[in-house]
Amino acid sequence: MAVMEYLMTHFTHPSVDEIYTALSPKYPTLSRTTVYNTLKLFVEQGAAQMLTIDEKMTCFDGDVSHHAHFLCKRCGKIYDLPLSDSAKEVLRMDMDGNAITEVHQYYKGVCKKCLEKDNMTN
Amino acid sequence: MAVMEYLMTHFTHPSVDEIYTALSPKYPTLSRTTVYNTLKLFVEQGAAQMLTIDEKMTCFDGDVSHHAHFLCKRCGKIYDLPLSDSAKEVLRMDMDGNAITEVHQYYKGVCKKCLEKDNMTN
DNA sequence: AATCGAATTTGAAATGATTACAAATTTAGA
DNA sequence: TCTAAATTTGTAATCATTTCAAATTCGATT
Repeated sequence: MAVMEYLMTHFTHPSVDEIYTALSPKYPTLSRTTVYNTLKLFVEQGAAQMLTIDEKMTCFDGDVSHHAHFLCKRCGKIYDLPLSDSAKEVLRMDMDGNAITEVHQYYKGVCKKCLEKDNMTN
Repeated sequence: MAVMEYLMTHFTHPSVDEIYTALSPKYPTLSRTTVYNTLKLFVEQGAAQMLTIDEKMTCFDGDVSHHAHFLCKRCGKIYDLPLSDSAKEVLRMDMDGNAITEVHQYYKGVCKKCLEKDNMTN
């Protein structure tokens, strides 16, 4: 499936629309609904993960390993970061008798690149 | 403001609708828009934080201290958890030259109570 | 307590991402 | 080629959130 290929080759944490827009020229009959359905399927099967970092839009990550994210509020880019060790531990601990299946960790701020741009214009 | 009082006395991480429904009887003229506006104001001023754990609905927390959350997928309740120390450190570290202003950490799974209910019916 | 401008609140309509669903198309096996 | 099943499509619904202009409330001043 072209959607999976896109996820595997692009590490931009794309939204449904980004994927749709990117694949549309190559697959002119592609519908947005299919992209939604396919991604939903991947998430259910554990082949992709859904990120709800931006409250407006869900985006997707083909890398299902446990890792954290960093959203730059200036440019909107999402970067990968290692998950903090203690966050990982929780997965095994089943804290307080609760069964924990997912760990989500993300940061927000301004990325290096945008900070450098700031400096140049000052 | 009644909205702030609700946030300060209820630790259920309420959605806009929960707040609106709860306050509506006491303030019959209250409109949902006002609840939206008020919460937006609080978040901007740092008096409350917005949680985007559930992709369907935003919810709000009057406790703005750095802490993690745990969403039970069975009953939908959101519990507070301490934030892992290493996650907190990142706030000061400004990782890799990026300026980090927010740390979000949450877990999903099934809470103790729901697990116990499972055992009873088996 | 009447007036007036500013600030807040209201409610209806718009927005926009996501979902539902039925019709159309494609697929694969015989 | 035929046919049933599976997938895809596109339109219409859904639903949380936002916009916005009109209505209301507030507060200071007389």
